[in-house]
Amino acid sequence: MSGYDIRRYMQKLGWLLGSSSFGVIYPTLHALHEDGLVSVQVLSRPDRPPRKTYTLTQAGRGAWREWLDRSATPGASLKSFVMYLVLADGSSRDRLLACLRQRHEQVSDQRAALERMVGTSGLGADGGTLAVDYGLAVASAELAWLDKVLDRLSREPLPGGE
Amino acid sequence: MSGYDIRRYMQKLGWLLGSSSFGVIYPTLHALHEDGLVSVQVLSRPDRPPRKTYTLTQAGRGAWREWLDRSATPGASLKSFVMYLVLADGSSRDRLLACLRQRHEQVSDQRAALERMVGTSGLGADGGTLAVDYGLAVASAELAWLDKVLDRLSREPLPGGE
DNA sequence: ATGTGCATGTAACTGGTTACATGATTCG
DNA sequence: CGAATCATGTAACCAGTTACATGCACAT
Repeated sequence: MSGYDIRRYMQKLGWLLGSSSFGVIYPTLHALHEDGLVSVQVLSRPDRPPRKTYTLTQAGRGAWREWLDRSATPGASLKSFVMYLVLADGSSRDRLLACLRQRHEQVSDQRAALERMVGTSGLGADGGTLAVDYGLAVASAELAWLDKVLDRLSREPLPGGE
Repeated sequence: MSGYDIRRYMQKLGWLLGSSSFGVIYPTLHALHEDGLVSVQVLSRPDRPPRKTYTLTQAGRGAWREWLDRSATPGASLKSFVMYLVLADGSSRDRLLACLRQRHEQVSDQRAALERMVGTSGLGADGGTLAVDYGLAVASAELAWLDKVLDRLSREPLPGGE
């Protein structure tokens, strides 16, 4: 993908991620290139900025796998979980299963914590009732989703990841 | 609340917000105090850090209302929406209704965009299928929640906000 | 005519995190 | 006896946003 493509892609998930800007994407791509983790194919078109398509090198793919392994404990936040999901397609099914199960546990805890908050007043007089209620709804939805995916993945043992 | 309390509160929602640290909270509180938007009650206890309880002043409450009014267009991200919900309890019911309806529209759009992505490959070979699927689940859950709250709010016209 | 989409990039700023310093108390 | 909780605060650093520069093509 090109920097522009990446940005467009992220923007569609921007609702969950909090959109990212060119200011990060391009410098990052340059850095990755210098480190030899990506290769570039430049398609110059007269009089307009050349289209640069980046592809993972073998070293890059290695680093990616390493990252997937290290991030066994994905940051608890929804944002980082989405980031993980974006990059996780392609990791082995076992690893994916383990991560999703772990996530399930974390979110369960979070939901329990929110449930304990229900009566307790937060900021204002009846502070943050809405926020807590919303949190509960999202947590439940995520747990249901995890159950669904976990079930599907563990049921069909097709050679999903490499 | 004290800085410590605020942090604890945020941490419980940290899953949705991406936790905040003392490094921001204390300086912000000091700044608010200098601007006369909050008052402090210091409860000194011998030999341990004094407990400082902050309360909104009248000016502070004014600024808060102003913020609620200005943020008619809450940033589209889930994070900022949660932030809004935390602070929105106390705004007038009409304003709240308007904001939630607007949010409903935004999320509908986002979901539609995700639905259009389903077939399209993203990053990897079958890139980000999981992320998109997850996004759809969360979007649907939020829309259902919004419907529920919107319905409840518009039905019972009790003198909710001031 | 004016704006939006394509497509790259840099520089300044600013917001937030991380890491530190301090110290009593309670729980395992 | 060590770890966690309570409770405040500062300073350095870094990640990411905002704003700029450039310019064609296509639609309204």
